[in-house]
Amino acid sequence: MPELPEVEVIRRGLERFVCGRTIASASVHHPRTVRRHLGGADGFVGALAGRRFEAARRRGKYLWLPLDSGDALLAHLGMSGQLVVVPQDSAAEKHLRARVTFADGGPQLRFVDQRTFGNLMVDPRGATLPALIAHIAPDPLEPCFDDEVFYRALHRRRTGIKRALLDQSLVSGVGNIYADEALWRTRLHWARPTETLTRNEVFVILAAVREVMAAALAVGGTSFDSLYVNVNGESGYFERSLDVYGRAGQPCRRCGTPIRRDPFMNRSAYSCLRCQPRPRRARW
DNA sequence: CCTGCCGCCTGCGCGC
DNA sequence: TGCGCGCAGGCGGCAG
Repeated sequence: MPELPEVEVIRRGLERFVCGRTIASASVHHPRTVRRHLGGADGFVGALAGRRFEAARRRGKYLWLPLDSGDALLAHLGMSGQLVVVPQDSAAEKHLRARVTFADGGPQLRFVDQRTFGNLMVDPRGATLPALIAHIAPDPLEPCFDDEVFYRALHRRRTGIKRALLDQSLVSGVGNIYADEALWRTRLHWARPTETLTRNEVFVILAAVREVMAAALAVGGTSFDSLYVNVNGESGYFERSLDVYGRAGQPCRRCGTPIRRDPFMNRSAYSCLRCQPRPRRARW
C-alpha cells in the first residue's frame, strides 16, 4: 500500500492475529507474488509448512514475520497489496495471490494484490533484519534513526528534497502522500535542492514527517478507497486530514491559495505555491 | 559512484 | 456504449 503508517497498522494486526500460530500449509496463486523468492513457489511453500510465526516487525514499508525456523516471511505490499486475516471458508478474493492456513483451523492469512507490484518471500536468517532489506535506511520512527546522519547525506545529494524523501536508502517509510504533507507543513517546495537545506530545515522536515505519520497512525492510516485497509478490512480515516495531497484546485488550509498539482516522476507533487514558493534553482 | 527514467501490473474515471 | 488516455499510496534495474 501504502506508506509507513498504513504498513504499521497492518503490522499491529498481524501481531495480534497471527503471532504464535502454527502454519499448516501455504499456497501461491500467482507466480509474480513470489518472484523474489529464490526457490520459487514450491520452495516458498515448503519453507512455511509446519513453522510458527514468532513476531511481526517492520522497517519503513517492509514487513517481516520471523519464524521458529530462523527464517522470516518478508512482505512488501507495493502499490496495492493487502494482508488480511479472514475465516477459512470465506470466498476467495478476486486478486487473491497467496494464503496461509493455520493448524488451529482459525482465520487464514491472505495476500491480496490487484497490481502484483507487491511480493512475498521467505528470507533465510531473517529473524533480526532480513538480508534483502539491508539497503533500506532506518525509518524516522525508529530510535536508531540519526537526524544528523540524514542531514549530512542530504547535503551530499544533488537532487530535490521530495525525491530524496522518497529515496528509501536515505530514509524509509516516506511515500508520495506523507512527503507532500510534511513539506507543506514545513513550507518548503518539493523541488528545493537538497544541498541548499540548512541543518535546521532538515530537522524541521523530519519533525514534520514524524508528526504527520503519528497523526495518521492514530486514526488507522490513510484510505482513499477499499484498496487500503487493515487486516480486518477496515479503512483508516486520515484522508480527511490531508492538507495538500490530492487537493489540486482546492484552497490551501493556511492561506486559501488553490493547491497546485505538478507532474513529478510519472506521478504528482502537490503544493501551495504561496506557502511553498518555488526555489529559483529547482531540482527534481 | 550518482542521478533519473522506464517498466512492471490492473482498474477506474474521464472526455470524446 | 465504447475506447483511449491518464492516473493511482512503489521500487528494481539500468543507462548515461
